[in-house]
Amino acid sequence: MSLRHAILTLLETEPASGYDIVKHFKQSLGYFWNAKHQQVYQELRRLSDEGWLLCVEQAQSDKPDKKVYSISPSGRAELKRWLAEPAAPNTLNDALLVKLYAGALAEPAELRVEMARHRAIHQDTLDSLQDIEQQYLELDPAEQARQRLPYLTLRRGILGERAWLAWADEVEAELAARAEQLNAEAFDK
Amino acid sequence: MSLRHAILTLLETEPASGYDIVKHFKQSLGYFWNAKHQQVYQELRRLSDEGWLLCVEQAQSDKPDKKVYSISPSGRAELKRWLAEPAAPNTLNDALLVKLYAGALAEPAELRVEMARHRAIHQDTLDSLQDIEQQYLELDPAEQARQRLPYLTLRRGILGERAWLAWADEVEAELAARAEQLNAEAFDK
DNA sequence: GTCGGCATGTAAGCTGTTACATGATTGA
DNA sequence: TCAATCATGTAACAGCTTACATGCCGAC
Repeated sequence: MSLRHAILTLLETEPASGYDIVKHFKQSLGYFWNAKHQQVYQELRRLSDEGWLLCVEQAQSDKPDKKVYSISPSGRAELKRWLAEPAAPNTLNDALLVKLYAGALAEPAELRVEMARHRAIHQDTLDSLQDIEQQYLELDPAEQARQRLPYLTLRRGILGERAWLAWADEVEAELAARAEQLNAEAFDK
Repeated sequence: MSLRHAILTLLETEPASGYDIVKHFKQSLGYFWNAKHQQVYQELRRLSDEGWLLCVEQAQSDKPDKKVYSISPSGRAELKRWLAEPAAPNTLNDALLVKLYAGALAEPAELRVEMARHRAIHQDTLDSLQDIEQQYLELDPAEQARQRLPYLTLRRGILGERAWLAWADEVEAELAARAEQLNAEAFDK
């Protein structure tokens, strides 16, 4: 379980509310960690109970009050302990690949629609990651050096999405070829 | 939940025991679906209860008896129904990227060891996927055409692992540069 | 004789999702 | 007035992992 450590990592950079953390996961950090607000709020409670976080309630006049969490010394110690542990490599369960594998049973047109839908999502993700990269590249060299490690995680997202899109090209070429074959067969009759 | 549909997909190709299915997940199909034996056996039970699978107990003289499952007509219908549904794109939670992001807090050498460990695993995966690809490419064209869709899922694995390794090159270059800088600083004193 | 492969399960616990719940403010 | 953003939570359930459990066969 590393949601707690992902949260500690975020709070190590700067204090934040649960809402802020969820926003980070939804936006820039979504390519390496995802969590819904329900899970984040529960985890924040538990991390506080264990003394790894400090919590300050902050009243706001124009917006609802919020709880701003920051990492405590024992939280930072826990994060360091965890960093020294080896991480298990990621395993993936990819429903789209199952569908493609079983694709002979599906309507050919359905597969193409589904691929196009996923392509659009991946393209959007890539675009927004590249926007973030552009911002990074416009920083002065000292600041770039400071943010080099987070930047490398961004690179993972960019290279990963490009590879996905290159794969989609192969798949779509094959599905197009199949569609043409079906057309030709229909024409023969 | 698509473990059940991943199992239906496998059984659509040929009947298999729980043990066989787990072996498939561990070997060739591991790059798109993973499940432990405990989960698979439970799911097989449930799929049988719903009438989507047929089960034949098969006695063996030299090995323990086994239960061979095959997909039923209603199972195939369910698989088709599911194939027509849109799939949610995969979200990933990658502990290694969290560690890299928080890497400023870690011992630099630890990060390099961890990256090397993961690189070795990804290289092994790539090697074995490429072996499977080689076998596919040696099939006669008609058989290749029949297995084209499963082959495309294999391509996903190959392109994905290559992208991972290309990313690892970037990361390791940066970590090596950091190590040298630390060395130089130590030398200055 | 012990280690790995074959073969199947139960039970407890943790992680993550879905559904339900509330309520203020701001912009179209 | 309707939707979106800010802000936080509870409860039930589904999915997955870990621990425990058994037993035969063949090879070294």
